[in-house]
Amino acid sequence: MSDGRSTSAYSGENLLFLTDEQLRQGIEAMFFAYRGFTADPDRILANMAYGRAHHRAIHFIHRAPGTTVNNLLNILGVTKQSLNRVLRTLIAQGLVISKVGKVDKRERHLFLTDEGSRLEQTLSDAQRARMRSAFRDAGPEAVAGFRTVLEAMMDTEMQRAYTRLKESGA
Amino acid sequence: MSDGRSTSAYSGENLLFLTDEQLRQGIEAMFFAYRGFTADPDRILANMAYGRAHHRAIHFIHRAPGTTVNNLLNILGVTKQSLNRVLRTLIAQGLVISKVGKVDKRERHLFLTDEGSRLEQTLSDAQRARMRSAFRDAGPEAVAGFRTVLEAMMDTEMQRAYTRLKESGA
DNA sequence: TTGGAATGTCAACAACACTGACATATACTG
DNA sequence: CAGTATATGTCAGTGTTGTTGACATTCCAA
Repeated sequence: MSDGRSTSAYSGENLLFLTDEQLRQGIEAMFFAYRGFTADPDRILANMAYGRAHHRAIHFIHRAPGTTVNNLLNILGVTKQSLNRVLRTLIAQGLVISKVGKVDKRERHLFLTDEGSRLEQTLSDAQRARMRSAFRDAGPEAVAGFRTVLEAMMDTEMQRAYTRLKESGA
Repeated sequence: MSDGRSTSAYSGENLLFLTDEQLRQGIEAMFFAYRGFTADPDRILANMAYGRAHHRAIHFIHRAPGTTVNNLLNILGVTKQSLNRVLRTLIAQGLVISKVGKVDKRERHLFLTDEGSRLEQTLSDAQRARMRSAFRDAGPEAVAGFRTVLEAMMDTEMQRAYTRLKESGA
């Protein structure tokens, strides 16, 4: 199972794309590409008091304004203590506001302030620029394949979260 | 870019796949998928005294046995101090050995021991299993697109590193 | 022999994750 | 109403992984 081209060796279908070597290349592509994916926002954030965790929080609050802390927790997949550290600074710096829920007063609903939106814009402009360039170079069919594979690579709960976000947008 | 791959070779070109909404979905797919990508090895490593950084070092030493520290540094994109901390524990635990270079004695060439190979095997089996499942579900064309987009997303130096590894394998 | 490259090490620090314990307010349920 | 559950926040401690900066050693090459 682990050695050589175990996965191929099938008669009818061409399963050459499932050899261990192909899989390893996919793994390495994922590793290098993720570095590129985060490089531009990281560079911007390096000059501020924020990091990648702040970027993620800001991104999803922008994407789903009014989301609760608990919801954000599930999407980000971190502990509440970890998220809270990030949210505390974002709220203190006036990038995020937290409103007590109207129907359930235990909940806090999160929104970006104007300043928070500006930072979100700056960060996602940088990240989108790279994504756009990659998408354009690769073409629409490659992009469709890219998304199909990524979706298949997610845990099922994340697939659901992703789909929910996808449908809530556009 | 690469060749005449304007697949929808019609005048107006359908650029709907480059809308901000599509790009945002790509960004989120990347985020969620990377979590899945690292989840299985992380779970295995959680019970040991090792982390993701150790996995990466082991992976690339396996992939390019005898690689120098400096070479590994460039591939991993971290400081020598950071890598050294990881290598020190791997060497101390007998997973990696470091041999003084024969032609240039300043260099250290890195190899996995049998035990190191076993761990590498365990980790990459888990990671490949997920990749294989995703590849199989998505099909060969999607996989080709996946890799095209990821390659376009890398920094140029990483593209070179990736290509070098790709060609050295197989 | 001197300069520079490759490597290793020490110390300090920061970001970001974790666990565990505890507090508070609110909501639901019997 | 009493008791339990939920949502959130906070404190303290810890671990991994990254960073700078400083410095030593070894060795190649001019």
